[in-house]
Amino acid sequence: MSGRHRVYIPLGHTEDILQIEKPDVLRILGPVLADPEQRKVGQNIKYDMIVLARYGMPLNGVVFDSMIASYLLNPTRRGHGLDQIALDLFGYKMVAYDEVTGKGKDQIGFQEVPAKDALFYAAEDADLTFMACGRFSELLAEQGLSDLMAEIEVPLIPVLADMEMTGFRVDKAALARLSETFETEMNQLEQEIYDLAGETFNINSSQQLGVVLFEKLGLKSVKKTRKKTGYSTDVQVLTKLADVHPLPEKLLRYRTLGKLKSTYADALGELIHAATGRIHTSFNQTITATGRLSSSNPNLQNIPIRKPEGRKIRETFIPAGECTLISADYSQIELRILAHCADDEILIQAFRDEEDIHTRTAVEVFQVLPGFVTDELRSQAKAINFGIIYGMSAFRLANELNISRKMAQTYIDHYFNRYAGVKRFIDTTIAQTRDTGETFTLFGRKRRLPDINASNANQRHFAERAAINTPIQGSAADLIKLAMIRMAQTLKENGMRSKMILSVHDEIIFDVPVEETTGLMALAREVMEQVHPLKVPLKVNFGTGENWAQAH
DNA sequence: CCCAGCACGC
DNA sequence: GACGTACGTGCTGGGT
Repeated sequence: MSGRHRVYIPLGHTEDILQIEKPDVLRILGPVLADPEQRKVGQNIKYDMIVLARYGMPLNGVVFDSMIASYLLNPTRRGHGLDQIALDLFGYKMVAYDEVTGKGKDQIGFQEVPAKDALFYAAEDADLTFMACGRFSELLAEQGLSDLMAEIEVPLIPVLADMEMTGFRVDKAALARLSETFETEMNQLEQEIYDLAGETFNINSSQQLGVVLFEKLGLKSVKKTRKKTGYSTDVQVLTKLADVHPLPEKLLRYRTLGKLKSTYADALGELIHAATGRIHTSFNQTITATGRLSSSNPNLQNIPIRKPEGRKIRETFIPAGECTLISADYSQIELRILAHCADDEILIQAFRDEEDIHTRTAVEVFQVLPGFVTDELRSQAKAINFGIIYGMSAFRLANELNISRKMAQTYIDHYFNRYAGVKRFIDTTIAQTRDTGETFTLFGRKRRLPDINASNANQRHFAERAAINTPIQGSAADLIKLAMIRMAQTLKENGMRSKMILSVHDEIIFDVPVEETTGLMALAREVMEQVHPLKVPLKVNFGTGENWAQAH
């Protein structure tokens, strides 16, 4: 195919027209789509891969995706739809899907659309996708993003498609039992809450709750909500109020259970595929500002783990028959990346010596010998390490640790005295971002931060934090994406039946036939730890179990 | 249908 | 004197 001839092959139209039959699609198009030598480009081509796979048609030879290109060029913009892209690149206004099918009650399926309208819509779609890919390819090259695209983002597409199609087995009956347990306790709490409040109201309405707590019961309002609506009733506020009244504690418990029931127990149960007993999330490759993946419908990256009741949800995620779950998570990947990027002597040595990094920070910041680092000191040091990654201020740290602002500033001063490389990294990164308006990851992923020179201090400070956090979080994302690509390849080469089923930012979950357990862990350790050697070693921790809570 | 408030994860 | 931790998804309530 050359020039601007785009072809629409009608298939499955209800209209009585000459069209191709499904077996012919498989016979004629199947080999072309499967041939890795015949290069394909697309817009959100992971979607096409999954649709084609449903009909037994593998899609190989994918070399470019305009949606991902648009994202790499501008990771913070809201959407990367073809209509937006066409308008941006060519000033071309595409026909909207619902202009072809109608909308609302009168909407028809695409099969019912008259063939000539379908032709225009589909051919326009192919045409603009092809044009966009051509133009984006040039723009990526100009911006130094071609390698990131070719080496990471494009090879990741089929890996994610496979993970989505494989899915994660979930015990539906166990989820239903959990939902009932939560509901029973919520009903009990509901009565106790009404009794304590002296009236019935909608407990889920923070607005009504605010009136009860702060007007009727006369508790002291600690914090306002950000917009107009009034009293904050969030977990910090309720925890404070729990000292002076029995109601807030009941409300906190009610909130916890309500969250678990509605967001997890009930919603996940609805999304279990009846035929397979598995949940199939969508991995979004073009959403986050930093290069991380996101997960939706359902989001499997925020399944509870911290509290015991929440872990019960995680326990319903189980392996396929005759399999075990293996979790492989990078230990302290962001701090290791910080050590590498900052070229910080102490941080690098600590990781090379396999020290406990938070204990080491406690030693440096609080100036005590390692044997004198209490749990409390270690936990404070951990908060400081997190704060560094997020660009936290002395004020925020003081709040976090419940100490004075002055003391917090002292800790921060000590930190930067000892970790001089980190200090230098933060200063030079912000300075460079001021000059170029951009901040970069290890693999050249970039984020534009024009607000770094804003006159509004809030905007400017936000950009400064992003200038620091994005290289760290984004480089971690680069590394785990590359590890996922290599793992998929490794599993294939070794003829393994183990499946990679999920990634949660610094962690990869595998569904593994029991006899492959040892082999899988050895391969994953090698691939993940050696994915891209840094000045510090990368370390992976493994967990195995008959549910996701155990494996973690 | 959208926003606000809230809460779950890393 | 105010404001002050990165990145997400999704629930319910409440107003349009």
